[in-house]
Amino acid sequence: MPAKPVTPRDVGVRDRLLDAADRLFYTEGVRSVGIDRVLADADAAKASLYAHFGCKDELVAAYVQRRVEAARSTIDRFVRDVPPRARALRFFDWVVEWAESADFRGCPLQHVVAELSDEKHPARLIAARQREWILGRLTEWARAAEVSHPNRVAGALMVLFDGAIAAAEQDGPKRARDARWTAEKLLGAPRR
Amino acid sequence: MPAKPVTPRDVGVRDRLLDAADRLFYTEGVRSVGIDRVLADADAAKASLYAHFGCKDELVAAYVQRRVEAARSTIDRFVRDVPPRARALRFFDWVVEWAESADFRGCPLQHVVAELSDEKHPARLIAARQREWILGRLTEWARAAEVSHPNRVAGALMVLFDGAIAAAEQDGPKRARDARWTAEKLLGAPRR
DNA sequence: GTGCATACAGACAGGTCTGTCTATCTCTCG
DNA sequence: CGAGAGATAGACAGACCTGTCTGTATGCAC
Repeated sequence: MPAKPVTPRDVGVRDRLLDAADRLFYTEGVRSVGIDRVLADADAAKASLYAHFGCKDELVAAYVQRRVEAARSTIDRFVRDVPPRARALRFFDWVVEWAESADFRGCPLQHVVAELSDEKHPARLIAARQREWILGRLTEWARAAEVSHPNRVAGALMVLFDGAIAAAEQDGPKRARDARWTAEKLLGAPRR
Repeated sequence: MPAKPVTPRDVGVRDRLLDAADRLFYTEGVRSVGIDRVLADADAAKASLYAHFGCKDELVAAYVQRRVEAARSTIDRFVRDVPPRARALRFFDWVVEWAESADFRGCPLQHVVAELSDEKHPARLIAARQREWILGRLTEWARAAEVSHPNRVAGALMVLFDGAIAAAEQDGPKRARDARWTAEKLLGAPRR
């Protein structure tokens, strides 16, 4: 039962804490998981956590921040090897892959927003910035695809992205494929 | 700032409790809000809550159940006065209206799913059934619209619905309009 | 009026959670 | 060797939360 020492003990306590927080917060939620669970999973002392992060909210923010950074670099790497005009659809290939991956459990950012009702929570501010970043990329790719209303299409792709993740969490990865199929319609044949 | 007695005291304590639970759970989350908050807002006694609902989880389930029933009748009433082939798009008109309403704060079911990591929680079972109901309606309407791949279109509409609500919660109601616009494209120009 | 169902009021127990603090250990650098 | 940085271990305070229990008040049926 006890999912124990996944991160070896010589990696530095900060990374160990972040790894444990990531595992537990993502699979069970930031409010369901208490500090003590993170400490046990990281095999770390409480003082270490508070020395490195100050409070639980900052640990949550650091968890979200690391997720955001990983997502940005993953996405940019994923679309890099196709021409700009194909990148929007390629992005949805990544979404499908993510939704199909074994440990997929929905969007950590959507979860954090739902769990933390305070809009000023540091983790929520990070999540809000990430939405802007994604919308920026989608807009850029929609323009490159030469669709007739790039801003509207970018907004629609944003909806498809959010919907793909939220729906795939409940109904399985086929919803991500439905989203990709829809994106293809938005981007594809209509040259006008 | 204490939002006090919104429901008059002669409506029956069960309804008062449900009204208070609905307000607080929807705006702040089912885990953020404790029993005592609900009791104070409902102007009720703790014994009444436990006599009527047994435990907090069942109160949460009753809250979700009431939301679900209200949504079903609202949706069916909303699409009733257009022909079947126009109902899918009409459904997204309702989504737009909901996202534009003043107290819109996202989908209560998505929030409950994010907040309660236990898939067997009674509230989550109710939420899961509601998804099936919605998908059923969308499939029915997609068929009536005579699209070429009704199941696929229904799945895509489900994604658009989830995405509209999730994205509108963050970005405002324009995302719901983006979703409607996309649905229009999926359902084809010939309509009305 | 008596009895009963329903509701209010609130104390209380038991648990959990965050955050602080003290004490100890270990490793590295000088 | 010795000092200090960084870590562990865990007790503890204070807050909060769920659920139980006792006692009291109100209103209705008979």
